[in-house]
Amino acid sequence: MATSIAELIADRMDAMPTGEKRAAQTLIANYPLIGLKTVADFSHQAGVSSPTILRFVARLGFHNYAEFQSALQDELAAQLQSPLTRTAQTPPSRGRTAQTVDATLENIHGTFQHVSDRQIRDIVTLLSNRRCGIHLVGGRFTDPIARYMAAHLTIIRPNVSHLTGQESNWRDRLIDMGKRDVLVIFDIRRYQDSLLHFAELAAKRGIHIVLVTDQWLSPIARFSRHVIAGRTAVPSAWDSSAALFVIAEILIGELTRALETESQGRIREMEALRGG
Amino acid sequence: MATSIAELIADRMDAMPTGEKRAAQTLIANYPLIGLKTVADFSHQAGVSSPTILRFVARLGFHNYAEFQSALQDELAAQLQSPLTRTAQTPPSRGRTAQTVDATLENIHGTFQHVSDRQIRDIVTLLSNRRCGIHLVGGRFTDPIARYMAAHLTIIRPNVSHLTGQESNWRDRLIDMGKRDVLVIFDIRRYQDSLLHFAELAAKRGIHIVLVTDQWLSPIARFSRHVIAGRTAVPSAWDSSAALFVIAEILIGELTRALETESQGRIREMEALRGG
DNA sequence: CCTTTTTCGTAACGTATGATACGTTTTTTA
DNA sequence: TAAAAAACGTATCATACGTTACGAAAAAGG
Repeated sequence: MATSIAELIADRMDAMPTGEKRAAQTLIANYPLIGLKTVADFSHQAGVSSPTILRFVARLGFHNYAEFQSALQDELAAQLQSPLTRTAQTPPSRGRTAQTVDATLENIHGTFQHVSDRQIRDIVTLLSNRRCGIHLVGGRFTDPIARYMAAHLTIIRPNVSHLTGQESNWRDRLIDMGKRDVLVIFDIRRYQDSLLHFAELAAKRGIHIVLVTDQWLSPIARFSRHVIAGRTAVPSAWDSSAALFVIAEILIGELTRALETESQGRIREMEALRGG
Repeated sequence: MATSIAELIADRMDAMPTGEKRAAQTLIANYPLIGLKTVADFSHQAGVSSPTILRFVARLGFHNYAEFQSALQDELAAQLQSPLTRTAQTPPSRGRTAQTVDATLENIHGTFQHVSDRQIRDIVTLLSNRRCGIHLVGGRFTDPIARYMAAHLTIIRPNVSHLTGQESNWRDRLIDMGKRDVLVIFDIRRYQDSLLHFAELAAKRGIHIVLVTDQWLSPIARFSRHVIAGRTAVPSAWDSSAALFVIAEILIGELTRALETESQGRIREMEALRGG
């Protein structure tokens, strides 16, 4: 049983006629990108005609060229998502735990490969205005992350609130939010309608929305000024929110640094109150 | 000077109109494969129209869609040809963000190098007895993780409670806990006295304690039946709880698998209630 | 060496794709 | 608030693409 298309080709290459063998060789040589181009490109590169390419693809078991390309893309997507495990692949009998941990590490790594420093900086700038209020909210499983972030932000700056309790209460809080306020939302599949409605209402009031979501992008992205997408796929019944959690920690850390001088006094004052 | 298309997008994202920004976000979130598919696929995934995608591509400086795809393919080809250099990418002048992310990855990796499968299995066995109640609690910053775990456990089994609110309330709940109950505590520096006292009281009542803490071990370890220590050091003003978060996710995942057959019916029943 | 079978390319076809013009809606500016 | 500008989507078009039929060429078998 061949797991990848490359292996599949290696298996059947011997049984192929001359022209298709040329196609197979050029595909292996330029794997897999040449297979993602057009049939004409592929055939030209291989020095054969277009129908030969199609016959080659059909011989591999695909019903048409599009199906063949989809398979290549899926394979490529899997590769791109896990560049680390590929090198350290096949200590075969790893436990489920180790596998899930690896997947989580990949998710975090992959997430931040597509998050630019600039994006972080912009969001931090937005959150560092102590005049404007910051409101945090999340979905069924992500609300604890909002809470975690709120717990930290409360310490380094004023005007931070975590929207808790019944969803109807959120709307009541809208009355206190102005155009200069920022709403930080955590939302992953399966996206909750209540959050979407709330975000829509907030957006209509001109409130800036910072959305932390998964790679499929919550519909709230439509109303958001800033969107950060984290990867969530792990071999488990649940999606992993670890990447979102790290995003929150990064934002916390950077914001703390940005407000360093101002927040020092605030922290000291707090500790005094706590100690007394 | 932007070297990659991803950077190019990050640079110009701010100056883009709403629809094109959505296109940019979905491309970054599914980078780069969505850009290699057809305009129709891309536009559908982004929730905008085809012309918006083409305008987006044009704004990036490409004369047509094919040119844009070629650029993506070239970039991808370079990546695939040197899989090793990719890890060592973004070489000397890494941002603080990247450094903190790396430290977090190290923490998680290191944490699970010292956590045995056996340990996980034992804890899962302890938590899988549906007769016994599970109570979760955490400290000032770790309580959201307890909450996160509780949100999941509530779905897959009965008798799960998150100890919320004032610390004095926790003690009142002790009266309902029996010898067969399990108390899951998250606690990192600076360890809170209130948590310690509560754990001591619980231990005296014969309640099993599962402690998730940092590598310096909370004093609660003294009363705990199981202790898992996660690494927390990052170059930031705060400690990172990401490793603890992953521990929670691992426990959730394994417990879900352990209770798979029993919890299936429960989940279905829940969705029915939710839908009705 | 001739016949049969397989393989391959030319050419033509229909569809799906990228591109564009235009009207509507939204946002910005006065 | 009204006018101007920008942005967006619908509908349409031209073409490039994948696909197929058919005949020529090559290979295999007798």
